[in-house]
Amino acid sequence: MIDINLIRTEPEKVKAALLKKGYEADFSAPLEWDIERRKLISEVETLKARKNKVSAEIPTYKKEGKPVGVIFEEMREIGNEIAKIDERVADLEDKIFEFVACLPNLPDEDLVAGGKENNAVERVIGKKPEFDFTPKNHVDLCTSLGLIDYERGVKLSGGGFWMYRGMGARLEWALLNFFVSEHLADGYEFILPPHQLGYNCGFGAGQFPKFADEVYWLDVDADRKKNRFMLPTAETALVNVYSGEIIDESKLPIKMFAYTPCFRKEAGSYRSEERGMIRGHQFNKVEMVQYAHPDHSDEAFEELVNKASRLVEKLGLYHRVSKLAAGDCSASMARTTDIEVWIPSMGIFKEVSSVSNARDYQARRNNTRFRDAVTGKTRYVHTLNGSGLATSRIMPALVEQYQNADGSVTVPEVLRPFMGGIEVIK
RNA sequence: GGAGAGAUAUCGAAGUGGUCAUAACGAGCCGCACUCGAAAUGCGGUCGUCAGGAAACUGGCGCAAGGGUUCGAAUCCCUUUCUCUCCGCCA
Repeated sequence: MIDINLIRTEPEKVKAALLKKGYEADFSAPLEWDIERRKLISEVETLKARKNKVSAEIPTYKKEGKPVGVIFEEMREIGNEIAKIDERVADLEDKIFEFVACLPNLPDEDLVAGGKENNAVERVIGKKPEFDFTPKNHVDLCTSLGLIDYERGVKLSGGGFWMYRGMGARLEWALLNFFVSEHLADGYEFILPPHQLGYNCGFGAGQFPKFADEVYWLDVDADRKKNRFMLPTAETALVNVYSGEIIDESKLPIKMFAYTPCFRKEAGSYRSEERGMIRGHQFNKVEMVQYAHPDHSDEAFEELVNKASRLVEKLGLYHRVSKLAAGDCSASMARTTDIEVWIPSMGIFKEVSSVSNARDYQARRNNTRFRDAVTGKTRYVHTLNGSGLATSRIMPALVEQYQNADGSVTVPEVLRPFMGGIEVIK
């Protein structure tokens, strides 16, 4: 959430920043509400101060036997006046909140404006795999090797679901275990969060209200705020762990990761480019999150980008690192860097990790703060997140890049310890 | 799912309509004093938020959350959430 005070003091600057994301903002209404709100607050506080003063004197009057009927009458009137103004203030605050809550985050100043077309490749890692035979695509490979049972997945749950079997399940599990072991080695805390979350989590992460229709709701009550939804990414859980709390500054940065399945509606996104497990309603992901001190969140960001890239590199996969243009960053994020892995059959790079710095946008929404040791004041933390990694995108790249002429797939060396030493899947 | 009990600061806990909510009492933590140092002891301090202010500071709000009664609510009433105990259910 953007600070209303920032909108008040530098509306043009905020407007220009949002425009880089392609978002046109008009602050005239909320700024008027804000002026009225502050005027009313100072009025009503004067009344309240008087009421408090008189109320405190009443017991004394009573003890002295003085009449209090007239005072009660006056206090009742003041009370009515207070109630009226309070109601108006609450109303204005609701409107301001609603407006601000729907604004996307400000992009960092160094980002270029515009969408995807302005993303910039920062570096390419590894060697582009060349084949002296006609390589198969991942759907054919996974099917012929019996790694993924697409048909029976659809039979169980409908389109967009699949089932890992046998060596496929073991490969998937090995990937997850490899990621877990790497994050543990880097000192991150392992979290297994609930897979069902309350509305507040979606709001805190900045995904609601805008994307509330893109998750699966467990509808019990007509009021969505009382229902739970299946998490679309572990970020939604991890970023809310300390909501409403004041963290000890010495605890920062807090580094954690979680493995969860992710559930997304992905309505109407069936393209030939997304066959197989490129985009499904349920996929596995290990997610990294950091709660960082605002002065050090840039370092945390670099760390997460490097971690994600290194995981892909250790798997021996050809990939690249791209800095996203402002408009391609998701709404909650101030900056995002994507790790994209090469899918030979498609001839393109596909995102396997999105590393983002939300700065204080999420922390403001869910009220996550720390106490500054120097000033003693509370400040909002910076939250950062990145996939580390999503297996559903890694698996296609892996089987395709590691395929052999005979249709078998070599197991990357780092995964072998997690697969009982198996070297080739055939 | 049923019945009962509960939710007050960092923790324990008192307060059951006003003049003790920064909040008793106890502990913790931070200063200072005493000490060679520590312990013990003594003294002082120790919440968040909003509005105004350059600041010092002033004022408002906050007793799980939201409503209500009242001149006045932590206290009485209603709704919701969560925790504990007992009973039921338990793939």
